[in-house]
Amino acid sequence: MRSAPTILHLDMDAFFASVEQASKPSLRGKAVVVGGLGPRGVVATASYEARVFGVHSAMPMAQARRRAPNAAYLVPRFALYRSISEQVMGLLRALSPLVEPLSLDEAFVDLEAGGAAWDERSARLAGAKLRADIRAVTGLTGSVGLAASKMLAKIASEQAKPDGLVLIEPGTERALLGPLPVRTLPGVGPATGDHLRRAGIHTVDELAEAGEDELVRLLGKAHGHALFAMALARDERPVVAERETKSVSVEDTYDVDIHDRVRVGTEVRRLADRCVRRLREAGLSGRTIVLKVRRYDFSTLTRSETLRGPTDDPAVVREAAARLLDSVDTTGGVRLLGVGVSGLADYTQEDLFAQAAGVPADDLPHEEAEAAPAPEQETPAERRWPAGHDVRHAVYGHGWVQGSGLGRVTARFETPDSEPGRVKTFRVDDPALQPADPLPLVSRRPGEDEGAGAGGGTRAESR
DNA sequence: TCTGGGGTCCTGATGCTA
DNA sequence: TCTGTAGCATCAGGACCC
Repeated sequence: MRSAPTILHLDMDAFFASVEQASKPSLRGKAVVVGGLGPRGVVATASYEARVFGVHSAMPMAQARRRAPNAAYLVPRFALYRSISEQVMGLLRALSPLVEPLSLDEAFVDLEAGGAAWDERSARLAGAKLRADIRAVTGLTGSVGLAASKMLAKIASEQAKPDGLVLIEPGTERALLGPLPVRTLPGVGPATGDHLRRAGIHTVDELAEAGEDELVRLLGKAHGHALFAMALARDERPVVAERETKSVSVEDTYDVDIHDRVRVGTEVRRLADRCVRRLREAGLSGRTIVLKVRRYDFSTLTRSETLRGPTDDPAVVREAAARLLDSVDTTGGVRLLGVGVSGLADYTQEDLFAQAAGVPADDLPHEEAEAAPAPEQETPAERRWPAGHDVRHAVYGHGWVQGSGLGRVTARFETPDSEPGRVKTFRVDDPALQPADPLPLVSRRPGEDEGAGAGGGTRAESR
């Protein structure tokens, strides 16, 4: 492990919810929950105001609504989050060529590799400047962890949340780690945590005391060795800028279990097409087709088949998925279906193997552009006017959908840099109301300083 | 209370091949 | 030719992460 704390971990605070609050002034300081709004949806992100009520990520939406009935519930707008994420990643890449994104809202940066920092003081300065830049460019806050390894930098950013910076000083790592619960370490989830607890191991210190052999015996080779090293604060994993995609998959959970075998087949075909579309967009093809089925009782099984060569032919993937489905008993109903492709390559061998004899490679039906939800239960109004999405009205200007149903859509008219706006209700087919693109969170004015714009300044006052 | 979607990695069983 | 075995690929499931 290097000695200087020059690995930076950035974690944007309650990212999806914060973006929504920044773009919707009336939600600032309020409980906001972003996630699937169907009967089987779960929470993707809860704002800090919503967390006070005990709402957190991965919680079933129904439970969140019981805990925070007055929160704003919105569907995610991934295209917007992606564009803001790109702005943030751009700031990180200005610090170093070695940036490893983990998700839209998280990344590691090797500051030393970019010459952005070489010791404690320069690392702290780089981290502070990054936070200020993120706020100026996006209007959002992020938490920064600085340490000598990825594991410790991540733990540091966790401790820095929300809106802070924590640097773990060289030499203090083991003392800091020792008393923490084992669940703090990356790779220790509920199952491993339980396993260790039953063995009487609760803290990182106890993990280290247990010894490597005992951990390997308890958890297996790979996990045991890795966890023992982490318990001693040893983590040599480098920051890796380019990581190859290993698989591409799509899946849908249905609002109501599907019992009809014919319908199951239709859905699998649709998923195969969607999967291939994603594969092609990425310029990839793959050899192994995977079918995933979650049954009515939540038991999940996968079936896979490896072809002789990689394909991106929808007919081939469809047929493979259908063959795999033949081997699965779906009586009792299925709640989720998925189709994936792994064993990826950036070329195909269809011509060589003629897997799709007689089937045109390009018969991919054109479907809904992005994030096509499967929801059968959604009304056309909810589909056209998803909660939280932007609209433009000929008279009232820019706004967003607060809710829809029964032939009506309710919108609030406000923009990221306006005051909280007014609410109006329209007929769903009112020609004056149209879906719109999101506005930038921070409006660019010449000479504008950091902290201005949406999300800047004091936010909690507007209750 | 009732559990999303998109991934990665690991393990163990099994079958093939040299 | 038969047998044992090492190594690899494949398949299924589980854990974990955000």
